[in-house]
Amino acid sequence: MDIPDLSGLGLAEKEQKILESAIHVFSEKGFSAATTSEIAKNAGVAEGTIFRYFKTKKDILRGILVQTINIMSGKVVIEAVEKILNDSEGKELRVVLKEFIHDRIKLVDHIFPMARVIITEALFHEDVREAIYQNIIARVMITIRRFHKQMVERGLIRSDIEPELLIKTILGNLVVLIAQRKLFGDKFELDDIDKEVDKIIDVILYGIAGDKE
Amino acid sequence: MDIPDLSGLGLAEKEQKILESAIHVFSEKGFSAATTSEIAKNAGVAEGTIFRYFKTKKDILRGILVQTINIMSGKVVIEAVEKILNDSEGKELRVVLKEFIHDRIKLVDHIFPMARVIITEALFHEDVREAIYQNIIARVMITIRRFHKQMVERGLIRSDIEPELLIKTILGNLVVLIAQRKLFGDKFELDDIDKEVDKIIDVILYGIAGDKE
Amino acid sequence: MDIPDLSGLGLAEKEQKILESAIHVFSEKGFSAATTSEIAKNAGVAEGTIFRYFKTKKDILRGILVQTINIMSGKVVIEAVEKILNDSEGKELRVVLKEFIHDRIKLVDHIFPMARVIITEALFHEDVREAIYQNIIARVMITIRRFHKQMVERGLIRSDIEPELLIKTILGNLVVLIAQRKLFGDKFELDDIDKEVDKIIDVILYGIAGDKE
Amino acid sequence: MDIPDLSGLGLAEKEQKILESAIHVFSEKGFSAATTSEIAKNAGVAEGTIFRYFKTKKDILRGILVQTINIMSGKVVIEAVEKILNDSEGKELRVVLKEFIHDRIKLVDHIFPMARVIITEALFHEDVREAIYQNIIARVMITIRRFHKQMVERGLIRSDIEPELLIKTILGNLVVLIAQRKLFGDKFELDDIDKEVDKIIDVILYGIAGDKE
DNA sequence: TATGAATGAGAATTCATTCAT
DNA sequence: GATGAATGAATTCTCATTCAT
Repeated sequence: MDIPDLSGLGLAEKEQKILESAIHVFSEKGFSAATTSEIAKNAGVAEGTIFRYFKTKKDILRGILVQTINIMSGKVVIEAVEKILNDSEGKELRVVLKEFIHDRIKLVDHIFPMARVIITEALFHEDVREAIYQNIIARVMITIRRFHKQMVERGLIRSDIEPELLIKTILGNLVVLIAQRKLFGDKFELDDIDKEVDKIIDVILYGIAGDKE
Repeated sequence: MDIPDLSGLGLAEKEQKILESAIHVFSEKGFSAATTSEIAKNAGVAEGTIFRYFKTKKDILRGILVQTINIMSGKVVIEAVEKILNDSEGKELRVVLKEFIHDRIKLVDHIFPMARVIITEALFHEDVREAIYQNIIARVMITIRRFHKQMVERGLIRSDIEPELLIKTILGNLVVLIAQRKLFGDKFELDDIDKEVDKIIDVILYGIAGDKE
Repeated sequence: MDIPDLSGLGLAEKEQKILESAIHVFSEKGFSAATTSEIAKNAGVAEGTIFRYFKTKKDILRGILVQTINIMSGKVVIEAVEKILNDSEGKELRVVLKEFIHDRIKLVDHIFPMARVIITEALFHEDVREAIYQNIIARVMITIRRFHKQMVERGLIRSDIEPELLIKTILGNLVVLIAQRKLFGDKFELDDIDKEVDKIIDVILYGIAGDKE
Repeated sequence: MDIPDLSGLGLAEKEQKILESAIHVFSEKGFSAATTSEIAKNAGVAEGTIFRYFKTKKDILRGILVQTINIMSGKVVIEAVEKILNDSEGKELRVVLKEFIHDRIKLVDHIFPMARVIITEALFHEDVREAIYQNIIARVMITIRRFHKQMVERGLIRSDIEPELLIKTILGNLVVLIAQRKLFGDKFELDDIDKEVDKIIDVILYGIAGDKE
């Protein structure tokens, strides 16, 4: 489970190593159960060094949140969503969705250690949820709305589907797919991921109703 | 955020109070950040009393998992799912789904404190995931398959939708709906929950595709 | 390792059971490491019952000491020593010693659990040593002195050997023999105990010196 | 009651202080009754510091055993025994024994605090006995056998006395002498120790038998 | 009298944080 | 800047003792 690359963010070398190590350790054990000693060992620095860069253990977590939000909302999230949106001009919705979902799966594979930490903290702390909302959700929504508008205008999405409903449906299916892969990967012999995604897109597009419904 | 009622499970009075308190405290802070001292204070017992009923702090968590799985997989989950399945005989799929989703929302509202603890632990511990899978997922799947078969036979569900895909779609949409209500409830002025559910069911049934797709 | 019989000492039935259990548990783990809970369980009484008979845990120990001293100094020690002394009238010293040592070995086998507790406490507490001295050593010395006098008069013991030296030599050899059997029994293939005792008596009587010394 | 010097064993300064303090406190109260808090106070370190050097309280005890066995079996025991053996070439047995016993008394005076801890643990734990046997008894026996052989060849020891019997007799008399001095020192106005030793050696060499036996 | 649930003082242990080197 | 030994407050856990039934 690889750790996202934090280089090129203007961090001191040791600071970066500490953050990477912290993501790893927090992700293995959760914030409270992780120890600064283990983070230090893992980062190859002395325990005291951690406290040169981060006043408290909690600050390390805050550092991770900041980095994660930078990465997710910055380069990765917005850019990627925009790219797919902009590339979507002439394409079928099915194709756009497929690219989007595969791209998101790759992203989550990449940031899963971070994500696990964030999810846990978000479950317990309002301020983390607030940060996620302000920095990620709200900004992504802007892009999504433009995408939604374009698709509706091209008649590819039903006009009575609101942008919120659109993202919720896609997100919902995505979440379950990822949870299944990441948490219960050994329980289900998944078809190859490609087929799996195709099936989900089919349901997103046309629903489950039979002809008698 | 109310604590599920543990009475009638054959627990000693203090044991029940401790478990309820533990659910509350774990749910507020997570397992590691919670202290036995706080659990005791909250339960109105001496700290030592906790350890008469639970050998270690970890055992309290295990106790909660056991109770939760009892409650969820026992009475609540299986029974409820079966009830809806059995009641579904002549009904439209839309109506069955609506009852099902409302019922699940009510359930989650009820057990959210517990659920939050379980989710966190499941994210970090394989054995918790295993317990969830064996006691809940695997058992619910049996019921779902029967439901799926019935619906397909009546032509209410497309015959090319597998049971796994069915549950994943419903679950995915449900998860996002609940997360939105529970975690970002202040961000979205939700239409009343009834309309919200209707919209989701509409998407589940017919998808998002416009007539040009 | 059997527990000495405390019946016929005018103790209440439960009190006796508690003492017997305490000897067993103290002997297995030492006083501090033993718990009243285990003593109670082992005695087949409730934990609270212990404190009806003994104000504190320490009092149980004191009870054991008292019983032990009663048993050892009372019936067992004095009587036995006197018996051997009185029976010694016409006998060879070798025979008297043999009876005495065998009898002591049997006694220690019998009271080893108690003895282990006493030794430990004696190592650490002056008052226990004092009790041992007053109740056992000092009283036994009286008998020994009579025995010594008789033996010296009969010319069976060198006249320049003082009673203290006599008892110390016998006791020293006895202690090592018993320690070897009880603590390192698996290390030495002992000849049968009878031969072992004969050899020791031989050394006690005639020493180790060769003819050149 | 002085604590053996642990310097020059390559221990960190605090580690040494903790061990010395632990020997002192264990020796005063026994292992279970001693508290890490008292050990820390006595060593002049914070309680937490103890656990930087020893994972658990039990490890401190193990540390003491290791040091004791190092000291006893290493420099002190083996060397001393060998020295006396090698110096015994032309000497009378009486003189060799006298040197040996005086040397052992000095040793025990030195390590009595440690010895008390070890004896207590040995009474209750097979593994401690095993360590004592392997590291001390078994090794000393090798030297003793050579000594025995030499003495028998020179006709200073009866040829029918086996080495085991030799060491047991000497040890037995030594143990009682030391116990008397250390535990009941106030009870007996000892002749000066020198005379006391002479008497014991006399008995070891020639026994107690009078001319009529 | 006997019980055993409940207590709470105190024990071992952990770990974030400090600071002299 | 970097280190890591030292700290001590906080935490989990134990257990002798009490007391209502």
